[in-house]
Amino acid sequence: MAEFMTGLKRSHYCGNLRISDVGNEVTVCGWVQRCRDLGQLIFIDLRDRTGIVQLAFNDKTDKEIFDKAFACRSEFVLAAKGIVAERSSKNTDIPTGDIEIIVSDLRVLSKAQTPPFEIVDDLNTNEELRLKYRYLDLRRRPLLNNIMLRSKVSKVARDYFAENGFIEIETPMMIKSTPEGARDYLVPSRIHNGKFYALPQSPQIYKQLLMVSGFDRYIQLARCFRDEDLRADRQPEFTQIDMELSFVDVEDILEVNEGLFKRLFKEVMGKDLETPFQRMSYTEAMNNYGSDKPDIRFDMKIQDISDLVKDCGFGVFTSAIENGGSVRAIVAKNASSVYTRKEIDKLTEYVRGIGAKGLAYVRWVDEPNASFKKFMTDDEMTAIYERLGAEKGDVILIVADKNSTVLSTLGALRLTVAKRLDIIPDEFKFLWIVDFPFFEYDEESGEWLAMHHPFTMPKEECLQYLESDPSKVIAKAFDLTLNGTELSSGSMRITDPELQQKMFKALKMTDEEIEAKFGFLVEAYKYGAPPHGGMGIGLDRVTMLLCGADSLRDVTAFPKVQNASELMSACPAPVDDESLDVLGIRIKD
RNA sequence: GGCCCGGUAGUUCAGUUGGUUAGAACGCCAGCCUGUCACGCUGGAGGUCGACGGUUCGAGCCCGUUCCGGGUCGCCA
Repeated sequence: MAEFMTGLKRSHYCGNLRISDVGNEVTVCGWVQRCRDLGQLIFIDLRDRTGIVQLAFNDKTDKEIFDKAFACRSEFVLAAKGIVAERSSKNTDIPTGDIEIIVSDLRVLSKAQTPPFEIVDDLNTNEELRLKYRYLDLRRRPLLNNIMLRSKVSKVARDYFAENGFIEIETPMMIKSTPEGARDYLVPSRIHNGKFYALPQSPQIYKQLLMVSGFDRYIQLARCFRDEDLRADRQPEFTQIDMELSFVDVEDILEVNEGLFKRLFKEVMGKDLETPFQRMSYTEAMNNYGSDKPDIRFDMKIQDISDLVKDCGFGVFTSAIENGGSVRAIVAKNASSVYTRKEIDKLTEYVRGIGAKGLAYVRWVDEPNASFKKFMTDDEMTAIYERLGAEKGDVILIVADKNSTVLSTLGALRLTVAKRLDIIPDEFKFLWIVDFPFFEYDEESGEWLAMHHPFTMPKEECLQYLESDPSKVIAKAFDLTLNGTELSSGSMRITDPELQQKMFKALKMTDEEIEAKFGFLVEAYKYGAPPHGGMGIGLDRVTMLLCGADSLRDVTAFPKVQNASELMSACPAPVDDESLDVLGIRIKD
């Protein structure tokens, strides 16, 4: 039978006791990390979220307490009262290593079964098992630290925005489904049989309406939901630091957020962050790095060599160019020893897997050795080496195809190669990506689609091309990236009902569609809407990068796994027929 | 939906060409031990080799299917 805390009250956290506490009577509570039984002497390491303190028991002083300590096992929950004493032999490995508690009252508040894995910091256990017993895994220091750091990020964000005149407002979790972009999670309605709410993918429309209401500066730590497949950096539910500002333009939003990150780094990491952050246009990012979220901690830019090879004898190159594509390359400096013929073959296989037809290369050990040498003249090869700045020891990787394939392939290769060569410095490089194109050409349908949501404001000077040449329209949209991860996405919004109508038309939406999906927003903008814009920062991703974690699972208390289920509670789960009946839902076999 | 990787005591792993009773370390249990701190010493328990089917005299190992987990492409306005 478990004991109670009656008469005891925690006076200190375990990890906070120091030599200055010696002689004081304290009460600590926590979990048994480890017992060391020396016969007539027992030591118990007691752990709480702050750390570990040693409890000492001697069978000469109090037999009853000693026997209780003898029966303790890992993960038992204890409360212990006693005098803090200096240790005769100190442990320099832990902050409380100078002292121990000579226990005069011990309560076993809860016994514990042997856990399925040891609660130790440097655990090397199958993640599946850890996720099934997530509450135990969260006892471990690395995970605990991540979750506490996350809490700090939230707090700093709230403080910062409050001090800068932002108002925190909650928007609904049950909203109307507007199935564009990501798939919605649907919530059936009992009262309205056959009708559904959706969980928000973001508070987008509501925060814009709050601007119409005049709240002027809005902030919310908003839960968002997307029913799409997971990745290490993508969970189906996630949290955004969501904001919207009135009477501003792009620059103002960037500035406010640079201030936030400066503050975050100072308070959470103790680091000074330089602002303003570097800015790069979308086109520049794509052309140089083959990505709209380039990792700029290392160089290895993509370079165009189409003009040098357009008349060469290698059909793969010339036909790519003739078909409107290009031939581009990256140079991996001093990589010829790592990238043997065999390793390059693996890269070739890799690029085939992501859409390229193949990979041409030059491996320069003593002499440059090009896979396509026999099609080229010496002059042509020399020109390529000069253009690329390639030298002995380097490996050149070349892709020829239509532009989008060339760039995305080399962009992916650039990252793979840099990781393999271990040339990415351990630092934080923020980068704003600006001047996104408004439309994206969809090759399948042959239509221009909105790259962003349809409320994104085009640059004023581009409005004239809206109908004549969509490719020329630049959006007032921007992303914030950090070390190759997209942290945030934002834009200025359209507030002019006439322009909004034109945008809907440009996106081929019918009046009925517009009315059904966004009628209330269009209506609202007729009653006086201030110019406004905003963005949402992925709180989970920010925390992940600050923690140096590889997966969002490591910064989320109860994450979902790849198939979007949660292993601990085994959800999602079927519901009984009665529940379905009430909702008027029948499951298809 | 496609591709790649993984699944053997509680945990992490080993397991030779398919061949006797599937091993080790840690953990767990018991005993001994007065200054440990990854305490030490002695002994012990613990296995549906993810599941199902096939090949074989014989399968942890070979083949097929399937389940679970990870990565990735598609997808993520």
